[in-house]
Amino acid sequence: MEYDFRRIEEKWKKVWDEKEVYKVTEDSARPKYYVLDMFPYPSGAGLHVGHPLGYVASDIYARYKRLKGYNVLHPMGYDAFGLPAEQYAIETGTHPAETTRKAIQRYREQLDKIGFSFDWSRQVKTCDPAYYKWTQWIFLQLYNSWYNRETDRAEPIDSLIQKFKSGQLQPEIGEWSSLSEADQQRTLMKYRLVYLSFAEVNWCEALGCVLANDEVKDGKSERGGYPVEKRKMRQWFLRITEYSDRLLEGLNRVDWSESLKEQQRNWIGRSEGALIKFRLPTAHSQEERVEGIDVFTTRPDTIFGATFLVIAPEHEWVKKLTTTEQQKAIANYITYVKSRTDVERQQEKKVTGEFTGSYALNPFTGTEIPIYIAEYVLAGYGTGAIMAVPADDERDHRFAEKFGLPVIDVIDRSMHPGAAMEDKVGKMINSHFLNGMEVKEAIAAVLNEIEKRGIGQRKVNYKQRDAIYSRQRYWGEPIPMHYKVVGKPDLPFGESNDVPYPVFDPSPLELPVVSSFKPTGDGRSPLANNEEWVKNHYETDTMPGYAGSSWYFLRYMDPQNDKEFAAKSKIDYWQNVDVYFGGAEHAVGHLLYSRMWHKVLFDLGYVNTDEPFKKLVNQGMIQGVSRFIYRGSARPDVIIPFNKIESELTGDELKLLGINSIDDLGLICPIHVDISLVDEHGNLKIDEFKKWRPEYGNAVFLLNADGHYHCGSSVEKMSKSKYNVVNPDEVIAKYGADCFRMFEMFLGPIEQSKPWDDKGISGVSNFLKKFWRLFYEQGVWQVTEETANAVELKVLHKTLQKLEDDIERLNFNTCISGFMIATNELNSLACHKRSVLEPLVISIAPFAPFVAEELWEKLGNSGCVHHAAFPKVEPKYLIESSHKYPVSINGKVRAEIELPLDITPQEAENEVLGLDSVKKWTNGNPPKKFIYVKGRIVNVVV
RNA sequence: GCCGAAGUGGCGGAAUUGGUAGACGCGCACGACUCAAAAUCGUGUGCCCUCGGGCGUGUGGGUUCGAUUCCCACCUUCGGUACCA
Repeated sequence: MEYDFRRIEEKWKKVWDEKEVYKVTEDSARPKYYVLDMFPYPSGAGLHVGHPLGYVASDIYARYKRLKGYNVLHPMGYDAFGLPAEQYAIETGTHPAETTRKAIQRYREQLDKIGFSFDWSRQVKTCDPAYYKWTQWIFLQLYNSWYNRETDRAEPIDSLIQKFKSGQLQPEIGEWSSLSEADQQRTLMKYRLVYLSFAEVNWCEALGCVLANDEVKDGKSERGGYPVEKRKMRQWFLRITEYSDRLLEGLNRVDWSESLKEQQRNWIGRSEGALIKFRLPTAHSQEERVEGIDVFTTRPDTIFGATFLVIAPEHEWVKKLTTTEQQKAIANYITYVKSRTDVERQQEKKVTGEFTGSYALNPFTGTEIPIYIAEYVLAGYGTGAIMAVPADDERDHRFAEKFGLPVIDVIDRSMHPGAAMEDKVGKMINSHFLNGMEVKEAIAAVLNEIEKRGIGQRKVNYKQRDAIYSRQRYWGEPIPMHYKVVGKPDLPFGESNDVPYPVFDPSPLELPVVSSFKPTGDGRSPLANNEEWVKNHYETDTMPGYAGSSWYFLRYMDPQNDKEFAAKSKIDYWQNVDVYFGGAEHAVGHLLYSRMWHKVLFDLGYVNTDEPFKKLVNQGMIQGVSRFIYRGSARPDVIIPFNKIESELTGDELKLLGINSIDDLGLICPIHVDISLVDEHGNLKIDEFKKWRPEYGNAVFLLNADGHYHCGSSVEKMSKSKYNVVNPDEVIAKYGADCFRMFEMFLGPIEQSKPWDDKGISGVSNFLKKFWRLFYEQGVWQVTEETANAVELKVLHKTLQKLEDDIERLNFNTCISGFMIATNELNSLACHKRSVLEPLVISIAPFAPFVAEELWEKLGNSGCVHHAAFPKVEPKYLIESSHKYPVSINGKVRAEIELPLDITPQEAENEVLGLDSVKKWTNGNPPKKFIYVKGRIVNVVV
C-alpha cells in the first residue's frame, strides 16, 4: 500500500468530525492546559500560507500536551466586527453580516484541511448577539466601577457613592446631597472605568470615525493610511491609566518576549520626577492673577540651570501670561501651530516658539526667567509646562540657541567622556548646595529640599492616555447606553444636560438593520439615522475593535452560557491561558486592553487570575517572494529582463528598439507579476503573462542569452496586491496537510520571519514517504513482532528525549530533523519492529496527525492515536559506557580516541599521550597542561 | 536619536551549561535503476591548499587550555518608537 495522503486525510477528517475526538469538557481528575491562538479577523481574501504558522505550532503543542495527559482547551473563533466589512458595505451595499458569514465559511474550510484539533463546539464570533451581549455586560461592569486608589483596585460604583454620602469624599461642585441627579451623575462620570468625556480625539475623516492612539501610526490611520486630525468630540473613554502601574508590574510575572514587554513598558511610559511650582514676580501681576506655573521634570537636580520656562501653546494660562506688547506675536504663533498637522509636526521638527512677555522666578535662585510658548512642549503630557535646562537637554539647548537664551552648565561630565546630555552621570556644578554631588545623589537631595520648602512634590507621570472607546461606525457592538436628553456631539459633556444611563433592557441591545452604512458626515455613526435609535435616545456610537477581543478567551471556557459570561466553576477550572500564540503587532493594543479588562474582572471577583496570558509566543511572519518584470518610463512597450537593467544592451537589441543606449528607455521600474506565471528557474511564462495582462500583448520582451525572460525577485509581505500569495489549499492538494504542517515548522524557529520557499518542501515530503516505508515497502506490510535490540531502542529513546526537550522549548523545527534522523537510522538498521515503530507513531501524531492515525489503525489499535499516551523515555537505553573523545592540541582537534567513561584523568592522559597522532605534536615531551572533561573533550597544551 | 531582536556554507537553518562549528533539509556533483527522462535510491559536498596543513560563525580587540556561546568597542539588517520634559 502506497502513502496516499489524499485518501488518508479525507478519511480521518470525517471520522474525527463524527466522533468529536477533539471535544473537551472540564475534568477535575486531570490537570488543565489552555493553548490559545489569536483569533483571526475573517477577511474576504482567505488564508495564505503565513496565517496558519502559529496555528500549526499551537496545534502541535496542544496535541502534545494532550498525549502527556493534560485536559487541553484549544479553541478557535472569529474577531468578526471590523472596518473592512463595513467599508465593503459602503461600497457595494452588501450587509457586513453577509460578507462576514461568507468569509468565516471560507476560513473554516481552509482551516479544516490543515487538520487542527480545535474544539469547534466552543467557537465564538464577536458579531454574534449571543456573544456581544456579554461584551456589553462587561462594558456595564466597567461603567459601574471606579478605581479606589486606597485599596488599589476596582470597586463597584456604590462604594464611591457611599463615600460621597458619608462625606469621606467631596464632589468638586458641592455637597453630594445638594447636587441634582444630573450633577451627581456627572461627578460619578469622573471616576467610572468607562466614561463619557469631551476631549481631543484622533479623527479620521476617510474612515469616518475616531481612532485609539495605538491605531494611529505616524499621524495616519494604521488601517488604510488615511490622514488623522485632532478634533474635540464627546466620546467614551476607557480609564486604563488607573491600571498603568499594575500593567507594568504584571509584566514581571509573565513569560513574554523581552521586546514585547519593553514595547508595553514604553507605551505606558512611566517616569519618576517632580512637580515644581515656579511663582511669578508680584510686580508682574496680571488682570487675573496667575500664582505660579507647575512644571513636571525628571531632572530636578538641574534646576539651577533652568534659565526659562516653556509652556504648551494650548496651555490654559497662555492668555493670562501674555503681556499686551506680546499679544499679537502670540496670536500669530498660535495660528501657526494650529495650521500644522501632526504629520508636519513629526516630519519637520522646526525650532519655533514665542515669548509671552511674562517672567517666572526660579524657586531656588530667585532669578527672573522668561516664559515662552512652543510647540515642542505637549499639552497632554505632565503639566504641559517645562523648566528648560539648555545645558542638559538637547531640545532646550536648540531652543536657547535660536532665541539667544542663557545657558548655565550644571553638570561636569568630564569624567564620562562618551556621556550624552541626558545621561544621568557626572558631578554637579554651579548648583549651590548640590555642588560636588553625583547626579543620582543630587536628585535625591533636591527632591528632599523641594518637599521641605514646599515648592513641589515627587510625582510619577505616564505617557499612556485613557483609550478612546467610541467608534462612529455601524459594524461594532452597540454601546448599551441611552440619554434622557440628547446632547450634541460637538458640545462638551455636561453642557447639554446629556447624562447617559445604561440600557438594561432589551438585552442584548442588538444592532438594528439599516439601509445605508454611510456615516452621517457630521461625525455621527450610521445609527444616528436609525429610527429606533433616535426614538430611544440610544448612544449611536459603537464599540472599538478591541472590545470583543479583550475577553474572548474567557468565553471559550463556557461559550453557550446565556446566564453569565462564563460560569464561575468553569473559570475556576480553566483559570487563564497557559500559552498564547499570536503576532507581535498587537503588542500595545489588544494585549494591553485584555490585560486591563482581566484585571478589572479580577478586582470585581469574576476571574481568579490577574494576568490573562501566562506565556506568549510571537510567531514570525511568512513572507512572500515577489517577482518582477522591468519597464522603462520612456518606452512602456519594452520589457527588460532583471539581469540587463543595470548593464548595457547588445547592439542588436539597441537596433531592434531603435535607441542609442539603455538610458533612452527612461527610468526603469519594477512591476509585480503573479508568481504563478514564473517557473521554478525564475523565468517568465510570457504567453501566460500576456493572457493575464492583455495590455502587454504587443510589448517587446528582451530575452537573456538562454532564450528566457528572467524575472527579478524580492522578499516582501505576502499580500494580494503584490501577487506573491501562496494559498495553503494548493500546497495541501499537492503534498498533503501533514507535509504542509511539518514543512511550516521545518522552515525555522517559530518566532522568526522567513520567506516561503516551496523548493524545500520536497525534503519533508520525501521524509514522510520514507517514514511510511518503515511500515509498508512496495505495498507490503513490514512490521514485525520481534524484540528490539539495544541499538534500535537507543534510536527510539534518543528521539523521544529530543522531542520532549524540543517541544517544551517550542523548538519545533529541530523536532522535524529529529524525526528525519530517526527514520534514516531505522531505515539503515532495517528495523521494522512494532516495539520501536508504535511509540514513534504516537510521538509524530502532534506533527502529522493524519498519517499517524492511519498507521496507528494499521498497527491494529482500535482507539484514536490522539488519545494515546506519549511514550515514556527510558533513560536506561541511553546510558553509554564509553565516549569517543576528540583530542585537541592547543585547542585544535587533531585526533580521536574512544575511552571508557569511568576512566580516571590520569589513565586518560596516559592513553591520549600514547597516541601516535598526539606524539607527533608533543615530540614525546610532557605537555604543559592536560585537560580532561568527562564525556566531552580532551585538550593537550604543548 | 532611543529601545528591542538578530548577523553562521550557494540557500533555510543546527550546535540546550564555554567543550568536535555547519546537525537536518534544499541545491549542486557523481553513481545506480531506465532505451531515455522523470521519480526513487546511494555517495560526496564550508573555503583555500604545494595534500603537511592553513583559514573559517558581521568587524576589531579581550578573558580562557578551549569562545557561535562570556566581556569591551564598532558595523549592518529587521522590528518598535519618537519633541513624553
